[in-house]
Amino acid sequence: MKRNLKKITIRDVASKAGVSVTTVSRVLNGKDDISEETIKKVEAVIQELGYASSLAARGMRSHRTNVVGLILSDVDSYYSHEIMRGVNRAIAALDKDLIVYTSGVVDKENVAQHERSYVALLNGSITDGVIVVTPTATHFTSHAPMVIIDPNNETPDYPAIIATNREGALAAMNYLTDLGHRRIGYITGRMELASSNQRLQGYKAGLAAAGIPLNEDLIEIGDYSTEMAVVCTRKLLSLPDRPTAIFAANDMSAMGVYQAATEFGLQIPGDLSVIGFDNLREAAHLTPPLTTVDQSIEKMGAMATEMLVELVKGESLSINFPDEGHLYKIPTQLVIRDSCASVPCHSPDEPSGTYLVTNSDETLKRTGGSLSRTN
Amino acid sequence: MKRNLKKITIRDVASKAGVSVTTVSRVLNGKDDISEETIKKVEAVIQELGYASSLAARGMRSHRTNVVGLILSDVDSYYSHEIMRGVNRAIAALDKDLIVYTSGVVDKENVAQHERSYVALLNGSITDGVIVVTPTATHFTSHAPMVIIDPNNETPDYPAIIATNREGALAAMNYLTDLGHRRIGYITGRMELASSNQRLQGYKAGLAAAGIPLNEDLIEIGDYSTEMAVVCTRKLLSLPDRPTAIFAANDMSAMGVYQAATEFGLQIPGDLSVIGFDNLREAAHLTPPLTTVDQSIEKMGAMATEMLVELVKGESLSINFPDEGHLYKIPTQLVIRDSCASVPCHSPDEPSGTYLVTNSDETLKRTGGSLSRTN
DNA sequence: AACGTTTCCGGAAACAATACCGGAAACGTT
DNA sequence: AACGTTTCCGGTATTGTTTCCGGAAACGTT
Repeated sequence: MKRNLKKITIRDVASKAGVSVTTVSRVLNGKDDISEETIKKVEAVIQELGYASSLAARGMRSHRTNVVGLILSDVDSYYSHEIMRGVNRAIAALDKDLIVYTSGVVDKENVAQHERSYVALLNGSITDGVIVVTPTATHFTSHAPMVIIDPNNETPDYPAIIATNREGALAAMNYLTDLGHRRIGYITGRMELASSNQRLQGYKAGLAAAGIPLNEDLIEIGDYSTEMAVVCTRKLLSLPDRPTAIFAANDMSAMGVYQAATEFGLQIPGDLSVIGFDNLREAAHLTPPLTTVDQSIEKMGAMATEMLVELVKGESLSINFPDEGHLYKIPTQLVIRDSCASVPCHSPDEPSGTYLVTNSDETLKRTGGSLSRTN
Repeated sequence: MKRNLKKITIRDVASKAGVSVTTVSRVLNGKDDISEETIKKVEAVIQELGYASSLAARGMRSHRTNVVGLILSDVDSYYSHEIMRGVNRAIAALDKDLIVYTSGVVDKENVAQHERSYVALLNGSITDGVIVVTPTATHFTSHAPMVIIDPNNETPDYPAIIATNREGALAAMNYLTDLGHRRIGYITGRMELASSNQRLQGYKAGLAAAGIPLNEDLIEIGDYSTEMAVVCTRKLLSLPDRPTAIFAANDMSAMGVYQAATEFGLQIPGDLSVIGFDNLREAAHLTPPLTTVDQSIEKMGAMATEMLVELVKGESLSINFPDEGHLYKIPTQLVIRDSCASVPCHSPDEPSGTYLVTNSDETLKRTGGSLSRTN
């Protein structure tokens, strides 16, 4: 505690071992033009002094640090945590180190501030490359390799990982409409994010596929947070003809739906079906376990890492990644658990799957906003 | 993607702005002996070029980076995540940046390897100070400020944050014995960790306080993981006279108890009471919500951060932290939810709290291993 | 014995930034 | 007019490490 020992450098090791700093550096980096004997000697001194090389100095000189950076705009969310887990898993397998960087900025003027922070790390040459997650900024410039998870523009400047958001949302909607639901509420994510828009498109496509007219009243603008989802759900459930199902743009929001449903004394799935998106680990632990769209976030993190190290290694090539390494799409998959049931107040003993679904275009745009269920 | 622009340095900014690098540095660091006009000019160039200073070079020279480091031996766990959240919250309030460092090492020979990684970061002078969480190594040397969360020795070399593990476990046990339980299984944490030992002590103290002889068969060695807790619980529930309650050393393990209980077709809390430790956010979402000991992990992270920045600022003083800033104890608190009930198979209509608890020393060490319930 | 090759190691430059020192104007004071 | 002070800025040294270049032995070859 009190003994504030001075920092020991490669020079200290060198002098104590009676060799040059260059030789110590050689030992450190496993160069081969050095005798076995000196290696032993130097390593002994390193051990004795507890020396460890300075990441800063090393990175500055050699521009090769064996560290990959993960830039998160948000540490709190489960989503970020799962990304971290995925990245870390890949990191461990690849024998590299991981640095997670996050600038604790508040949500004001974060775009510029963030952009700065990003580049600060890249430029710092303290990492070999960087993975950026759901950036608020849409464009980047970086001299170092970079991979973007969940980019905000359709044609990102850098290699990117993206989930098939639209398709996943569509699958969820098909499931819901197959269960007979026709009044399906939707809680969006942060609309400035591409993922949020894509999922909304899937929602609308699902409506169209089932011949259900779009009802704007059933769409509430959320922000991917549980708290916001609670207030959205309250509005939805206060509607004169409240929805029989709610599709939340992510699992965190689905948790908010659960909370609000409890407030209203509604049983899930008996009175209200709920479906989420993400398949967080928590989704399976909810009561009832949440039906959701899996986008294997962890896998996205791992995939991004593998792409990045390949980029770092091969400088610019990305083999075995389709789409020329630009945009790698991860397929989504519907995970059916217990939060959805066939539409209530119609003969619950009727086996699921046998209800009538109207798919003819004639019956499509029938009553507009106040349509009544036909099955 | 293709345009791999060169890294731009302070020199580029200086030449483009027509000033010296020193002047640019002054602008960057907000020094005052510089005219307003040049500040404007330099800032314009910085903006135009998208320049950001190199963290590595800055840290190397100035030894002041405004970045605090968080060293995690494990990224996966909810525990680590909560620590991160706490640290990040404090970081944001203090207008600093956070770097989370983790070495993706496998569990073999991790002690030495970890220690290396730790020091590598410290020594890198890329952070102003470091927070280390549940280290595997028991002793450290660092030239930079350091705070340890959950240290492994009773008298840590550096300022440390620690929860009142023994007291918390004791409170949990008192609650359980008050409910009438006398056969209480215990699943330990990783026994090489101090926290694990302290909680075990609390378990034993709780037993003693209720006059229940210690039965080694009821103690299973776990490792704080859900998977291990499952196998431990299986053993416990296969005992000829199985426990009526299980105390898991952390919430993750309690989740394992839930899983195994389901395997055995046991209802919680009807057939088996379960109590955990940590009060992770997930604990409230379990079915039934888990009764657990809260140690406000997030607060521990925030507290550690505040201590660290104070250490960095004041060099060595820590006011407003008791214990001379050495060891700060965070109180634990029992959070009662729905996973515990009074002991079963004895008149369930009997109001809880009225059962007989034998506290006299005479009846204490009565039957040793094969005691029978007396209430 | 002279020469080339291999093995092993050291000196100095370079990386990008800040700290320290000093110096040129501009300004105020007697 | 001479001098001291303030304002603003630049040059040089420095930080810890790796890379580049080269050099001294040791050894093998003709």
